[in-house]
Amino acid sequence: MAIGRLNRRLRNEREDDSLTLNQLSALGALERLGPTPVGELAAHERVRPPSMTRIISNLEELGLVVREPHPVDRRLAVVRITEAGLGKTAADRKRRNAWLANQLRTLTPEERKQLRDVLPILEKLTRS
Amino acid sequence: MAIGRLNRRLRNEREDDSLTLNQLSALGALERLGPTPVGELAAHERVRPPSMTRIISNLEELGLVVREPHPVDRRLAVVRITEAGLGKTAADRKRRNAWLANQLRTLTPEERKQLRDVLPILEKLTRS
DNA sequence: ATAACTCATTACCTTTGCTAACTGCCAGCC
DNA sequence: GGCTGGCAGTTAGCAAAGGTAATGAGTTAT
Repeated sequence: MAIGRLNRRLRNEREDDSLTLNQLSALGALERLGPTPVGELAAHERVRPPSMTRIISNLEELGLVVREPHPVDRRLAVVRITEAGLGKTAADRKRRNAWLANQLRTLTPEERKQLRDVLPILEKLTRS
Repeated sequence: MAIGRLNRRLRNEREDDSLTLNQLSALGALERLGPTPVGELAAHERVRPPSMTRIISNLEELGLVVREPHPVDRRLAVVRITEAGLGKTAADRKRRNAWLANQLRTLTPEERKQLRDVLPILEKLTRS
């Protein structure tokens, strides 16, 4: 429940109205994973393929990603982040969520460390 | 972003189709806070009053909460959890999310402790 | 060669949140 | 005492974001 509340807060508090959290999350995943098929990306983001299709379509309209045919299996739509997309994540990483940055600044260093350490555990819960 | 992914996972994975996560969260809050006006509850759950109105209405239809007039300020609609509601949270606490319980079982004791310790920090981020 | 399966997409629906507008109630001011 | 402004909750209507079911194109297996 705490996760749900914090999620709502994070969503609301983001003054940045350029990208939704999901678009941003997908973009970040693409940056880390490299070119990835839509379905795989959907699985990673815990979303159904149709939802990911829409997210990608929006990002593609903004020129932040491109869809490319897979060289050998032409059923797959491989998504790749563009230069513009990379710029976007970099820019966003800078002024990322002024609110969150501020909040984090109010925590003690230990608290921040605790948060950092718990992150892989949360990821573990998300997968598997 | 990890919060978002985990949130989606938690929502999807809950086989329990009786109550939504938000209803359950509100119910739990009511149990801990005691009778609470709608607006205050909305603030606690990080939701706008109209959204909380709907959540409460649903719970009321299920007989899990009741709305009562505030003794002195009759603008306020004080929400109180019923016996049935208490039973519901207790029942839910038992078989709470078989999936989550299983997942937690795969973690080491330290990892579970880390999670537990980070919870108040997350709450702190949610408020303020 | 065809049947069965897979990936992505499309079409449509549900959930859940929001804002704006409305009602009933309280409080201050004349 | 009676307006006037403001506040709590609700109602109405809308938008975002997810899901399922069905479709089309491409691949694999029989």
